[in-house]
Amino acid sequence: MIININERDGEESIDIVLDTIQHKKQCLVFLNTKKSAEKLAEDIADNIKDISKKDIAEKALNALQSPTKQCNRLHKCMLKGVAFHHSGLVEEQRKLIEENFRSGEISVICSTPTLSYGMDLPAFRVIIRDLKRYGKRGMDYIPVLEYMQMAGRAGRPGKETKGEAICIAKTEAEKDKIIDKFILGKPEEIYSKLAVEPVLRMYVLSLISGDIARTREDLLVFFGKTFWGHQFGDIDSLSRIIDKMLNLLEEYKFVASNKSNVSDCTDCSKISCENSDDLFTSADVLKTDTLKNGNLKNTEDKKIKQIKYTATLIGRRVSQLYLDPLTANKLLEGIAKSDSNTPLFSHLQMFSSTLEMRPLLRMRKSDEEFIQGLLIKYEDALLEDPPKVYDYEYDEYLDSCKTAFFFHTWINETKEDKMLDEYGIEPGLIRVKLEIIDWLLYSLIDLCNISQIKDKVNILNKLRLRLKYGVKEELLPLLKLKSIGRIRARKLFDNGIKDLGDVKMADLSNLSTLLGHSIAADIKKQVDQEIKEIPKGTRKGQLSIEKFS
DNA sequence: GGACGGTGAAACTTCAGGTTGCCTC
DNA sequence: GAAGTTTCACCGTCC
Repeated sequence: MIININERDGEESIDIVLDTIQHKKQCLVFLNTKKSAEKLAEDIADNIKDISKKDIAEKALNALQSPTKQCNRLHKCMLKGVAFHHSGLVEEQRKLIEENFRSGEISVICSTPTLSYGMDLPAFRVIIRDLKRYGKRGMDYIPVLEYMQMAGRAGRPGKETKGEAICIAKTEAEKDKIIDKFILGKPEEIYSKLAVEPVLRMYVLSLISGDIARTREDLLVFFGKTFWGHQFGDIDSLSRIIDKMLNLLEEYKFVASNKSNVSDCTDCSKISCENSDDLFTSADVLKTDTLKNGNLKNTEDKKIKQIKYTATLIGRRVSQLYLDPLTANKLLEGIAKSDSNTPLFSHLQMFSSTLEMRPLLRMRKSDEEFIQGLLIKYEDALLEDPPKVYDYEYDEYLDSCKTAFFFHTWINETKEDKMLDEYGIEPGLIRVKLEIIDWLLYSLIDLCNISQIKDKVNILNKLRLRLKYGVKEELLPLLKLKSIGRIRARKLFDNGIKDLGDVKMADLSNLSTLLGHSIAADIKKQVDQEIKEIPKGTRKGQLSIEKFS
C-alpha cells in the first residue's frame, strides 16, 4: 500500500507520527544519523500538547552526574512521550526508553539502527525515513536485510492483528526504486567472514590452546567443516592463511612446535631423527606450489604432517583472555619499551591503536589544533613508531591520538558534559570505550605477570583505577572508601582531606558538611576498621586495595 | 542613530552499530 | 550526498 501525504511539505514523518499518536498507537522511526534522530524527536515533541511525563523525563535527565546537552534534549522530548535512541545514550537511558515504550508510556522512538536488531520492541507503525546512509562511497542504500529487520518491528504479535511499515519517498522515481529494491527485492546472501586474518588468528590459537587441534591437518579439517568451508571450499587459500597464522603465532611465542625435531629423511616416519638439522618453517609451505612434481613435494607434505603445535603458557592465557594475538603482542612489545618516564598519554595511545578499540573517535576539523599540539608534545615518547604523514594509516593514527586524548582528559576529571560540548564525545560512547580499555589493561597486567615483566604492573594498575573512576592520581587513596567516587573524593581533597589518615583525623561535623551525615559517619566507620577489609562488597570490577597501597 | 532580535541564505561540518572478551562476590 | 548546524548579512523594531 502506498500512502500519499499532502500535509506539511518536508515534514511527512512528523505528520504520520502525529496521526499514530492520535489513534493512540505507538511508532518507531528509523533514521540514518544520531543528530537526525534527536532533531526529529525534538520536532515531534514540539508538535505535541497536553502530555506531560515528568517522572520518566526526570529519570532520563538525571542518568548522569552532570546532565549533558543530550540529556536536556532527551528530557524535553520525553516530557511529551517522545524519545530518541542511539549509541550515544548511556545504558540507563536506553533501558528507560525501551521499558517505557513497552509499557506504553512512550509513544514514539526516533532511532538509528540500534533498535533494529535483536530487540523485542514491536510497534504498530514503523517509519523508515532514511533508506540511504553515508558510507565509503558516499550516500548509498542500506542493505535489504537491514530494511527487513526494521520493517519487521511493525505489528505486535498477540496484541494487534496488523502492523504498518512505511517508507518515505521524496520523488516518483525514488518510490519506484524503493518498491523494486526493498519491497519486491530479495535480501542479500550471507557470507562467512571466518577466513579474515584477525578472526583466524584468534581461532587458530584457541584451537591449539584447547587441544582441539595439534597439527596443521587438524586445523584444515576443522575449518573445512565450518560454514566457511561449506560456502567456499577453497581449502588452498585457507591453508595459506593458516600457515601464515601459525608462523605468526610462533614468532610471537604464543605457540611452539617440534619443527626442529622433524626429520628431512623421506623414509623416516618418526617425528624425531638424529640428522635433522633442517629447520622447516610453515612459510616454506608457500613454496610447495613450485615444487609440485616428484618426491620433493611428498617429502615436504610428510614433514608438515609431522609438525605438532602446542600453546605456550602465555599463548594459552592470550586465548583465554579472548585477545587478538596481534594486540597481545603489540601491548607486550609496547610495555616492554616503556619506563618510569613514559608519559601516560603514550600508554593510552598504545591501547587506542588496537583493533579492539575500533571504531576510534574521529578527529574533527575543530580538533586539529589540539591534536597537533599533542603530537608536538608526545610524538617522540610514543611506544610505537607513528606512520608517515603520507601513509594511508595516518588518519587512523590521528584518530587513535584523539581517542587517547579522550582517555587522558577523562583521567584528569573532565566532566561528561564538557566532553560532549568540546570534543563531541557522547556519554554512551565514553562508557563503551572505558569498558574496552579496562579489559585491555586487565589483560596486559595479567600477561605482564606471566612474562615476568612485573615492574610495569604498578603503573598499569594505577592507570586502570584512574580510568575506572576518571580521577587524577592524587584522589586514589580516597577511592579506597566505599561510597566515595570522583565527585566526593574531589570535594574531600579540595578541603584538605587527602588520604585515609586525614579522614581519621577529620571532625565528623566537618565531614558531614561536605558529604552529608550518613556518608560521613559511614566513612569514619570504615577508616576505623582494617584497611584490608574495605574492598569487600565494593562495586563490580573494582580492584583490590592491596594492589595500590 | 544605535542596539537588538528575527530571518533566511550560504557556508561549513559531519555522518550506524554490535558482541564477547577478563576479574569477583 | 544529504542533513544539521553555524555564520553572516540584511531588515525591522524599539528605545
